Order: sequence, then C-alpha cells, then structure tokens
Amino acid sequence: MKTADPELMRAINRFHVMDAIRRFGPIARVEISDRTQLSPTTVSAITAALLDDALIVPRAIDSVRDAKDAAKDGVGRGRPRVMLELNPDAAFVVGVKLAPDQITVATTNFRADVLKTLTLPIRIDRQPVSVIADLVEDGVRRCIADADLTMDKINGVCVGLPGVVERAAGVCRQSPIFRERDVPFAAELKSRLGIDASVDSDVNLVTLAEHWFGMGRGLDDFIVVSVEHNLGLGVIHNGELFRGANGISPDLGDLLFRPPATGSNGGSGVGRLSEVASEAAILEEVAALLNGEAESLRRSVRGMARVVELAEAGDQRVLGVLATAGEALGFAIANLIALFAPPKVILAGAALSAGDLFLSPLRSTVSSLTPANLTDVSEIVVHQWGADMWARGAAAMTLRDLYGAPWNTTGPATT
Amino acid sequence: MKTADPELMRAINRFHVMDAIRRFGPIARVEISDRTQLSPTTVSAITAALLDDALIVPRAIDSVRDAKDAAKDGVGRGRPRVMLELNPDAAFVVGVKLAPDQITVATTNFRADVLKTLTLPIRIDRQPVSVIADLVEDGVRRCIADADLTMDKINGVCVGLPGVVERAAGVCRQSPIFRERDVPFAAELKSRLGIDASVDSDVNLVTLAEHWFGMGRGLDDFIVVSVEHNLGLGVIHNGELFRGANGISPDLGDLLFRPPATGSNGGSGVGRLSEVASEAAILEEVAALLNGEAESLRRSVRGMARVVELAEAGDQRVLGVLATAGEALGFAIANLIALFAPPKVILAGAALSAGDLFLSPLRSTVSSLTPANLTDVSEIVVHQWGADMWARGAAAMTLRDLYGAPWNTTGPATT
DNA sequence: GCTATTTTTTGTGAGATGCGTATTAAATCT
DNA sequence: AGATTTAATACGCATCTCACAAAAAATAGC
Repeated sequence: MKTADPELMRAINRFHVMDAIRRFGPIARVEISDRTQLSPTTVSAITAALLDDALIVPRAIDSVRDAKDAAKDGVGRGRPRVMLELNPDAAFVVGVKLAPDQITVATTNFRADVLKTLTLPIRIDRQPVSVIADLVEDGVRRCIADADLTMDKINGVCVGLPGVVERAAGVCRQSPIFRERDVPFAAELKSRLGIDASVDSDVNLVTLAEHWFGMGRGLDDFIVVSVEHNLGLGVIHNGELFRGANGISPDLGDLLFRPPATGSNGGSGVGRLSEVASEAAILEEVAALLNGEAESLRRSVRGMARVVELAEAGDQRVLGVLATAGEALGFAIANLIALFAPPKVILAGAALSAGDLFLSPLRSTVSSLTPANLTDVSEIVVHQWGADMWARGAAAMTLRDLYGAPWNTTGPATT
Repeated sequence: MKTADPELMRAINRFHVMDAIRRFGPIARVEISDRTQLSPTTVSAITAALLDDALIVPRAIDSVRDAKDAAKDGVGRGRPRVMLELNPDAAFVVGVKLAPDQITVATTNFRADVLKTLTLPIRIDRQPVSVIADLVEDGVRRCIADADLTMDKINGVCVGLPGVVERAAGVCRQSPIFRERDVPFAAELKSRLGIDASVDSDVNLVTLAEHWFGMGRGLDDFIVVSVEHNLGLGVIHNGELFRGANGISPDLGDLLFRPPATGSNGGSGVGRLSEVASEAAILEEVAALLNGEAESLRRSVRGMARVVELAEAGDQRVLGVLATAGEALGFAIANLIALFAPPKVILAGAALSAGDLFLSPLRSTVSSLTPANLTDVSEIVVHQWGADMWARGAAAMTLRDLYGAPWNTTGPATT
C-alpha cells in the first residue's frame, strides 16, 4: 500500500469526482457532492481544476432541469445547476482486440464513445510477432485516420488478446495468437506507434466493458466468463478488477475436470476445460464428425453458425457436443460460484451464439451443482456482444488510467 | 472506496508505522522512515502520538546496536537510535477456535504473544447455539482469568469456525458446528461477555496467522488450503485477506469434481470435494471399512492418528482412502493454481498428520496437473500447526482492527 | 579531558488539502 | 420589483506531510 500524502488525497478525491461524472452523465456539482460524500467546497475546487485542464465541460443548455425537478418536488426554483460532463475531446484512445481469426480496432474519445471501428477478418494465429504487429499497427493507424484524427492526438492504445497476459510488464506470457512465449507486445507497439501502449487479457477488457457499459454497471462484485476461441475468467471484486497474484490473469481454460465416464475419451483421465468447452474445442469436435467440410468449418469465421445450423437440423452428434460443452462449463461455473459467491455471473463470447443448445445444459448443470447455501446468491446472465465492444473495453482500460492518474498534473486549486 | 480527508491520510500512515513496528520488532524511527517511505518528521510525529497513547514503548537498553551496526559500516557513532516496539500491555484480546470436537482459546497481548491457552476437548457439533455459546463464554472467561486479567482489560474476542461466515455481519451462515443457519454468534457473545466480539471463517484465521507469524511472512500473495474437519480456502491478495464478494468466505469443500471412474461410487455422477478429501470424509470412509471400531474412530479426537496407524501397518484399503483424498485435493489445488497463480500454497490442518501417505499423492497430482506455464510459479509447502495457533490467528484478527482503526482517537501531532 | 564528528531526533515554517460558514449568483414565485 | 430558493464560491481554520535547520547524544581523535 502506498503512503498517504496530500497529493494522494487529492488524487483519490479527484478520481471519485471523475468517476461520478463518467458514470452519471451530465451531473451537477451538488449531486457529485451527494454521491461522493465530499463537501460542496471540495467538489467545487476539484471541478474547477478539471475544467481548467479541459477534462470536463459544462453542458450549455440546462434542458435536463425539468425532468430532474419533476422527480424531486416542484418545478425549478433557485439558481439552476450547471451540468458537467466529460469533455469528449479531452483525449482519444484506441482499443484493439485480437482473436485468432480477426483483429478489431476501435477509436474512442474521452467519454469512451466509439468514433470508428475497423475489423480485419484475417487469420493471425501462429503468425510471427512482427507480422501481427504489422497488422495491428496498420489497423490502428487506419482507424485513427478514419476518425479524422492524427497520431499525436492519441493518448494511448490497449491491446487485448486471449491467454495469459501480464499487463504491468506489458508482456504476453502465452497466447494462442503467438507462437512465442513472453512476447513484449506493449513495447513493440509503443516503439512502432510512438504512443503509450498496453496489453491485457481479452477477458479483462470485456469485464471492464461490462462494468462500465454493460450488465455489470453499478455492481461492485461480479464475474465474467468468456467463451471465445479460448475460455477466460474476469473478476470484479470491490469495484476493482481482480488481477490475481503477480498480475497474471487467470485462464479458465486451464481448469481441470474429469470427463464423464460416458464420454468419448474413456472416462478416466483428466482433461482441461479448454479441451471441451471452448469455441475451438467445439469446432474441432464437430469437424471431426464431419469429414467432408471439416476444413471449411475450421477455417471459416462463421464456423459456429454452421455448427448451430447442424444442431438445429437435428444432428444428434452435434447436439451432443454442444451439450457436453455446456455441461463442462456449467461444472466450472458452479465451482466458481462456490469460490467467489458472486451476485452475478455474466457469460460473454462467440460460442454463446449456439444459444439454448449450449446454455440449457449449462444452466441446468449449474443449478443442480451449485451448493445449497449459494443457490440464490448468483444470477447468471448472458450477454453476447460484438467484437467492437471488446475493443471498446480495451479503450476503456486506457481511459481508466487516464482518469485515475492524469498525465497533466492539475495545479493547485488557487489558480 | 472511501473519500480521502486528512483524517484518513493520517490513519493510513499511522497504520503503516504500526505495521512496520509490528513486523520488524524493536525498530528505530529512522528505519521506520526508510521502510515506509515516510519522512523522518512524519514518523516522529506519529510515533510521538503512539507513545502518548501508550500503544508503543521505547526499548530501554540499546543492546541491539552492535549487531545492527556491525552489519552496516562501523561501530556505533552518533546519537544512538531509540528502538520502539509495540507495548505488550496496550491491549489484550482473546481468540477462539471452534472445531467439531474441541474448543481452543488463546489470550494474547497487544503483540500477539500468547499468554495462556485453553483447550476444551468437548464434542460440540450440532449442539444448540446456547450450549455452544455457554461453553465458549466459559472458556473465554477462564482463559482470561488464567492470564491474570479481568474482562474489562480485554479489548475484543474473535471466534473462528468452519463453514461460511459473514464477518461484517457477525453471522455464521452455515457451519458443521451449528445445527441452525444464519447464527448471529458475534452479537450473542458480545451480549454475554460485554466486549467486542467477531466471528470469522477458521481458514481466515490460519491464513492471517501464516501471514503474520508463519510461512506467509513477507509475502503479499499466497493461498492457504486447510484440511481440517472441513476444507477451507484462504487467500492473501496484495497483502490483504481476500474475502470474496459479500464478505462470504469461499468454502473449498463445496468444490465439485467427478470421482474417477474406478472409484467406489461408479464413476459417473458428481461429488463434492468435502465428501472425499476432508478429515471428516477420511474418517468416515475408514470407519466404513472397519465395522468393529467404527464408532470409536468417529468419536475419538485422535481418529486421524488411528487411521495413520492402520495405513502404516499396511492396510491397503486405508492407504487407498488416503491416496484418493490426496489426489482429489491435489486436483483442486491444481485448479486453484490455475486460477490464482499464487507464489505459495500453504497446506494446513489436522488431516496433514497423515504425512506422506496423504501428501505424496497430492503432490504428484498437483505437479502432473498444473498447467505448463505455471509449473514454476507455485511452491507448495505444508505447515502443520496446533489449534492454539489458529486461536492466535483469531486474536491477531482482532489486533489487526485495533492497529488499523484505533479505538482511542490519537490527537493532533501537536499534543 | 575536551573538542570535532556523526547520527538520530525534533522544532519550525511552507505548501496543500478538506471542511464549515458566510457570501455571492441566478433563477422562480408572489 | 422584491422575496425566496437553490447552486456555487470565497474565506478562514484545522490538519497533514515534508524540507530544512537545530538540538541531542553518542563516539573518535588529539
């Protein structure tokens, strides 16, 4: 823990004010004071500094007034409140999401509004790092240009990718994207683009996105299970992203389970969850069933759609694969509920496009396996987002740092 | 997150100073300044306040000097440092550990030195709450008297028990100790003893004990797996006890696994870890094998010792039970390593008395199942402590609060 | 034995912060 | 137009940390 000095004190309070403004849209100082428990004086001083730095702006017309006051007591009386909001142009950031078969880029402003997105449907897994970096660099530059911005206006870029990523070090320890291990991708991008770059686990991006814009809004505790090419686990604990020891993100796919005795592989032995429940595993299994179109299934971006098609046509084997995957993941989620007892479990990712064929077995497994004393604790919701939302999460990850530790040291209140 | 004001600032820094004094024994102000990164002036001001409140005392003779300075440069020159340490008599607390077959009580001083312990080898599980509270109250009163103290000198008591405990609410949600659920045991004890009382999960106690006095000293991240009557999981993350969402402690026994196909119960189906790997489960399994002495095994406090005896005598069935338990727990620990990637895993609890009969299968399972990229991350150590250490951990839990939020508001630095 | 040196500890003042009270600002109500 | 109401700010106070300097308390050297 850091030692406390006046500077930290103000950094904390400024962050609270920024956070209130971010979360509650255009908001008056009085309301910030209410929500943050800071005195009006302090809020005034901090917002003055923020206005000075142009991080926030007053909203010109006070048209929200009537709606506000109607909900309170009478029509507007007294001095009207000046609504404050984040200055959209205070900064711009870029988020990138790497998946094995596509790169998604999003440019956002300071309010995390997406200005432009760019999708490159290119198979990049197992390419050399330099090739991937080339593609990312190109995508970022194009997406910035698309938004009518220039590189010197961009404050940072964050890349999310599956696997084990050590954000603090800027290193990707291991990923299906890279052949190599311990790839210092943040430094690589930083030197290429000339701006701050960071890497993070893709599941952390979507977890932050859920916390900021999605189904985790307002919640201080929830977990996100992502079912993409890989499996990932994101945890929000006490309103903060839980990063595990050493900053190493947990990788859900490494979880073990014993396949059921009736399974294809004999019943003894031990498998990893990623071998059964990930999108990759499902496609692989189904491909093995269909000799004919195996290759196209594996290659296609829309492989999962084809699987669903087959399943809905009544192919029992495909249905079985989906059910097995759902049960295995349900097993794991029941375990996570036993461990974390989160009020909410959010399922995210491409494999969810299988819908109830996948989710029904999952839900029933979870509900039958959840410990008795936790049955009512956790609500499981499904949230299927496009890859651009993940990229937006990546942008948010950078913004989060900007809000918390402003690059521009805000001077004393007495300007 | 709380808002920051000068008071919080000082509370934080005072806690840092207290923590440094606690951890590094008799320590000079200069060294506190070094370790905490606080300025000497600030340290001086804070220690002055602490001395004023008699929370710390100067150590009379500076006999440590030579040893210190020999390690530094020359023999002592300059003004000798005044060593400071916690005032042992600044407060007294009582820790209690409840197990199904015994109550352990420890009275400690402000430095967490154990003054007296008391063990009541009484079977209390499934007794009415009032009976258990009677026993605890009596034990606490006796242990306080044994230490030549009176109740008005005691600043708090903490009770640890297996199961799911919500510390903040002072409620035991569920435990093998209590028949009832949602037992407000903290309030019960508080009204009986007239002093601050709290409850916590027993595994949290031993986790804190490891952090303060044991194998987790100096570590900011590690996990503790306790194998007692029940299974428990304690997590230290960023130097703080991880309490899970809602303050509900994780209960490792609720973890699921599929029994191996060769197992006794058929191979399909799903079991809970507590059904195989806990001390209770082991005793139960062995008891089922031995019709003759089943009851004595179940009743005896030393049941585990008898199991080991049988195993060492070569009883293959007993060996098998232990091996199965070890493997199941190893499976779970491999999963925990995949999730948390902790630098250290500490195994604690009574079931470890089985030694290598239990640990060898566990270790080999863990090492064969740990994900490839984490093999070198986690070190597994075994630490078998007596119940009095758990009680000491309970005492420490109360002291931790006293250090962090002193009951006696330390006045301004300018006396 | 006395002075110089070294190291630790403590005043003193400056700078920064949050908060409470009083004051100003800007609207609506009568 | 004046009274009322609500929002935002100015001012003074108390607190905190910190840098600098001074004091305290020992050893080293002559």
